[in-house]
Amino acid sequence: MDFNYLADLLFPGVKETPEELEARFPTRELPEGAKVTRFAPSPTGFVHFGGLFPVTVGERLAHQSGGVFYLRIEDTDDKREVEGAAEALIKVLAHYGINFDEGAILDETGKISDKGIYGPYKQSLRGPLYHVYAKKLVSEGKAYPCFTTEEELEALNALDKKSEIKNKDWHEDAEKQKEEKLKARNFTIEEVEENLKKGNPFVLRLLSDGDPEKRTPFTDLIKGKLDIPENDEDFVLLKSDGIPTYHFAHAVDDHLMGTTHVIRGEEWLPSLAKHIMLFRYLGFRMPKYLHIAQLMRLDENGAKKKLSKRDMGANMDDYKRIGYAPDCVMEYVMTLLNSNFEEWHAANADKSYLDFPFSIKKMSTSGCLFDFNKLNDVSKNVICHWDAEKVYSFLLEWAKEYDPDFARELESDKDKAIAVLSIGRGGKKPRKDFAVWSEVKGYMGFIYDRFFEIIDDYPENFDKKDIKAALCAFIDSYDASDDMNTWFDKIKAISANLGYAADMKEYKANPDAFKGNVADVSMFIRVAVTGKMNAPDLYTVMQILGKEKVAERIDAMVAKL
RNA sequence: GGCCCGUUGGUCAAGCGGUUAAGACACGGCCCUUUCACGGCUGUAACAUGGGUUCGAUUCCCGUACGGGUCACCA
Repeated sequence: MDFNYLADLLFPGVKETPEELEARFPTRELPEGAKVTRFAPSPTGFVHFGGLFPVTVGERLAHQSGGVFYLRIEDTDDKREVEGAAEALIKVLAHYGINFDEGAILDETGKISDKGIYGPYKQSLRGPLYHVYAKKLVSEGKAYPCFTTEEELEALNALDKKSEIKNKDWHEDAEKQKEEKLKARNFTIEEVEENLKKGNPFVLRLLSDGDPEKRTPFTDLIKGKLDIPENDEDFVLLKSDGIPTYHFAHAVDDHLMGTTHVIRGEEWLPSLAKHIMLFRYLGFRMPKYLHIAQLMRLDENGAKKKLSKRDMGANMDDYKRIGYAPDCVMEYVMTLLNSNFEEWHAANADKSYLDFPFSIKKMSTSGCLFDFNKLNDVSKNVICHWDAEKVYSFLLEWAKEYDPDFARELESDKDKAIAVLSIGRGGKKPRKDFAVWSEVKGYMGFIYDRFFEIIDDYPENFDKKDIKAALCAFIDSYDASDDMNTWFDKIKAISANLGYAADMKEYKANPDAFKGNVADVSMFIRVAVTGKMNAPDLYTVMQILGKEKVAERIDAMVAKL
């Protein structure tokens, strides 16, 4: 068969040669060892937590090596495309500090445009490029048109591909389909011309010369040495609308764009054989591959499942709403990505995770479970090293969006907010009171009258008369200019007068001799002033509130008892 | 069902032929402490399983089980 003739028949409009294309996409001039990575999402929805893994790896690998990190939009399936998803994705990633050197970016008007010379960076705009290589493959007898329609193939298939049916019918149906597809290999030029004349659509399939009995050794940078069975499927290169499938676009784009390291989820491992074959047919050098294990979650029955978009913790908006600072999320991602990150960070508490020497070797081969406990712990550890000013600004930004009432109070008296947020901050052993911004109101909201509530349900074992007496005595003697020791000595004196132990050791030695102890008396006061059993340092809180406010609250409590 | 990947405490994980099998989170106890938070000490808890190879296997090989993935004109 005259394949050149066939190629012209199929792609009459393609005049450019692969060589000319190669010249338009020159080899990148980068320093030795520089990695070129990309994030290549399909704009089908929001970014989810699992997606942050490959992104972060790609970003770190590129930027740590002085390479290039670019964004390519894989919008080759308009059926699944979601309006505005690509724009939203770029914004979300930017929120987490992930920025691209090249590729699809947002311009001033919020629209997507290209940056860089290897574009277009939207696959839907690269049609002619793919066709050049498609034509080449046809002319070499490595690809052929298939006029069997989707419907015809589906008719052979009794199974719903998307369901989870597992039985032997699977096998039989798959065999039938395969046979039908193989029939398409046998065609004549005349048949093609006739089909074309009728305007029948076709897909372009790869003519596989593979034998699954044979194996190709392959090294994945994460999984290690693999033995891949050769691909024997005549898979689709171009869909009937002329748009490439993922596989074909992957080979062409990553070659032309000079990707050195392909980072993707391990769900791609089974199609690796296809890609190996495609790169060989095309004469492209293969990039290195990193297949990252899937992030998992626990289902109702305690079984591990892939973390999917529906799950809590999947949608990145959840993190923003709950009030996780971007850096906290990124640090958690790093702890999951590189097992030695935590250790490094403990030794370099003041440094950014961007200073951490990220290593492919330290990446796990198996999928891990998402753990909120750990995230919270990481988050607390990050925030506790921030100064109050920084905490305030992040908190305020969050509150403006999700808790406007709280935001108003925070803004009304910034100094007061900073003063409270400063309690126990700084030094070697800072307080770790909150992991997320949505917790903060519960922690310090009581300093604002608006969120302060009188709670008078003291534990039953205390006499209300004692509580009242303690409160009255305290406010009578309270002097805001007292230092902390004087202040506490006064409480001790009040305790002793009421028959409560002023000294804890004394109390512990003989608890029956007292009605209670100074801790209990402190609690009486704390509850009256803060409305909480637990609060940050009471002395400091009173300093911030001022004598007038303290007296007002204590009086209110006394009146209520 | 075929093919692919994986399996060390509840979770994340060190380990790369000989270890009392680290550490972190979570959980329990104790200490410190006017509460909380922090901090210190401490405890419970693990190499899926059966065969090999070896003087010796958590580590290497094979099988089994379990989990996950994939088998589209979706990525």
